[in-house]
Amino acid sequence: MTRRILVTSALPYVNGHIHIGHMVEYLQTDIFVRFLRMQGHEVAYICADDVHGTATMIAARNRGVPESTIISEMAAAHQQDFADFGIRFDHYGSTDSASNRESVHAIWAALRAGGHVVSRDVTQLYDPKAGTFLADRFVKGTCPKCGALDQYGDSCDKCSSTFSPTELKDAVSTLSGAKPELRSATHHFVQLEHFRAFLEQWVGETGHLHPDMAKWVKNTFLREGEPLRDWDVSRPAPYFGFEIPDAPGHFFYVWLDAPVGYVASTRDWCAATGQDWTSWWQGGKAEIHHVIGKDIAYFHTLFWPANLHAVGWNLPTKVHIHGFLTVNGEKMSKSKGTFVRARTYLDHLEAPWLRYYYAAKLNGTAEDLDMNLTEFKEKVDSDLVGKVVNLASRTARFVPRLTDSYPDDGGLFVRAAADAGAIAEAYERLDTAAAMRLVMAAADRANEYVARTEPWALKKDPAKADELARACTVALNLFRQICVYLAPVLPQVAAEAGRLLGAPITAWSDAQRPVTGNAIAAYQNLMGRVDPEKLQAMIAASTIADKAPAPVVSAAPAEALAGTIAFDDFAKVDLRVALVLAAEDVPKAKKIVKLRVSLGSLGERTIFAGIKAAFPDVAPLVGRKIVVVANLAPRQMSFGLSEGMVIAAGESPNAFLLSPDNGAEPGMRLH
RNA sequence: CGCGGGGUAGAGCAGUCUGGUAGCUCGUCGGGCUCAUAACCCGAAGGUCGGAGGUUCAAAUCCUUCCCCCGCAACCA
Repeated sequence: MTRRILVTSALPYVNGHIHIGHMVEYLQTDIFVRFLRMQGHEVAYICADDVHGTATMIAARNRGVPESTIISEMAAAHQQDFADFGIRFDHYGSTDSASNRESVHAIWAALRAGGHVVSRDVTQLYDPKAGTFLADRFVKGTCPKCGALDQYGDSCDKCSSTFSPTELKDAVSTLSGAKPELRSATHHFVQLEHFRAFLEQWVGETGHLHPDMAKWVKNTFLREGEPLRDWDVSRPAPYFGFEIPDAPGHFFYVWLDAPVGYVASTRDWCAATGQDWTSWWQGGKAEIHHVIGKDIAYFHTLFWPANLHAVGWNLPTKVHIHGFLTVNGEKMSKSKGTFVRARTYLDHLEAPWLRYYYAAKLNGTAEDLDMNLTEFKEKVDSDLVGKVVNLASRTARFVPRLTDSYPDDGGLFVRAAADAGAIAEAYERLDTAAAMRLVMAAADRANEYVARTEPWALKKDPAKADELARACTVALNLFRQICVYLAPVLPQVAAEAGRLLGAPITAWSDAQRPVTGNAIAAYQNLMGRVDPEKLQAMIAASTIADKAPAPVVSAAPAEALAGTIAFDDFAKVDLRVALVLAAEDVPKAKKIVKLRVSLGSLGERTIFAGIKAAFPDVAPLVGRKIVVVANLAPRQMSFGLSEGMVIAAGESPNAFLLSPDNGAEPGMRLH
């Protein structure tokens, strides 16, 4: 029976690169999707970048670029990383899309209409310099319980006590360095308790969640006698996101619109392929499978089903929850070099190795998964190379073609064909570890067969040519059968196995029928072993030293030192921080650029600066904070009056503008 | 008793629901083979299944209790 199945991975956040921890999820999902496709089902694999929120807004502000720049850069990087690991999405969108806005509005309208929204004032820390409210992780200070320095938000990682961010001592905004103050603003809340009966039923129904996770949700959030807390879904401006239609100046919290991205990305895909998106999300028989990490389990088991229920769209058929990745038994660490980006991995190692290694470890539960680098090498070398690939490598060169009928193999092919159901069942519940165990057992039996029949001995006796052909036909068919089962994990190996025997692997059922009579193509090396030096190189490339490297001093001769001056002489020069408001080219001038700068409360100035050689394109200057001499006598130039001087190091064309650290404001004087 | 997960040979795991003489892979040791990417095959050593108690003819598996490890997530992407 053909099923229609929509599968999603969690939407990666735009503020960082993909690392090998992320890959646990995307590889797991890709394997699941490829397996379902081989079963003949109609499958859509949908994903997108999650782009809204304070972090994006701040990153854009710090770089002086619009959010869209950051979004498009990171979207390209993310998708390239995924593609190079062999992950094939049907559609990869963005949560900052028209379709997402529409979908969010529909859900919001339903929540409003159902009377599930309530508004009240919330007092929280506010950064007066950055002009924004501060989430916990943007506040740092001293733990009020144990005095540990540099603690984030609402908990201390030294004494593990929890507290309110307002209790933090000497709190500082990580955005601007400013001292946060308390401010209150109106927030909008979804009254989750209204959905309690529905959620209890949905969580209680078998199949939606792994029993362990269902138990956790029940005991953690749906405890009797404790109402579900209202969910704060709005943020006051400024905030990068969708403005709430009936509450101007307020924006949807990123976690309200992020999961809706699953729907929006489906809509965009359907629009591009001429499908009706409602056939996936409204009515009909499509299944919806979300693959997520345990950190975002509650978003997907409480808020998201509640929203879908409110708007009347299809609920998830199943939420598959995996654990976190540890490396060598510890959390990934930048200083230990175990915080490995996807790109860094690809620079040193082969993608199929990681696909197999994760598949061999993942068992469909939310247990953490440890990537032990020694074990990584052992598993890839002995399982993939020693057992599977070796099977073809040791038999494919003896004979030119397969026998016309499949020989007696003592029941080996039938035995492995009978495992198809058990292996499929394991894939279906994302217990790829169990699937790999069954496959490797088949590979062991096949290698024993080769050892028993000794094709290398048969080859020496011309009278035994038929026997040799039969032995190789059996071995190569057992190899191909194994490759069918491994195809979701290792599509390239399966493709190569198909080429070798002239019978492409496309369907799960290919494991049921031996191939006979075909010519055997020239054998090509299918996969190499893990080079420990490259493994080390990957770790080295990922290691960020605890201390900054020793500064290197240029040997180039510097400008001669000027004569000594008294402090009073220095004090005559008034240097100020200035924000570049506008920059334009002066066509008539060879060296001059026209700047309009703000000195804060001191007003605006026009300055003609001789930096054209360093900035042939003036656009990057806009939004930068620079340093100017503010009390220099104005100078009339042929292009206009210059009311100050920009400070730069070096001489044009090698002029380098000076920028203050974060937190400096226009108008501040340099002392 | 906060919640969830876990503790089975040197390492990683299966077996626990449905009780019946402890199994797989890697590693180690010995042997074989020499087709293959130092591969593959055979054999051996190595575990009182975290501790204690209980039920039973029989417990890794069921019950009680204790100990240890990992995570913890609703103003945080």
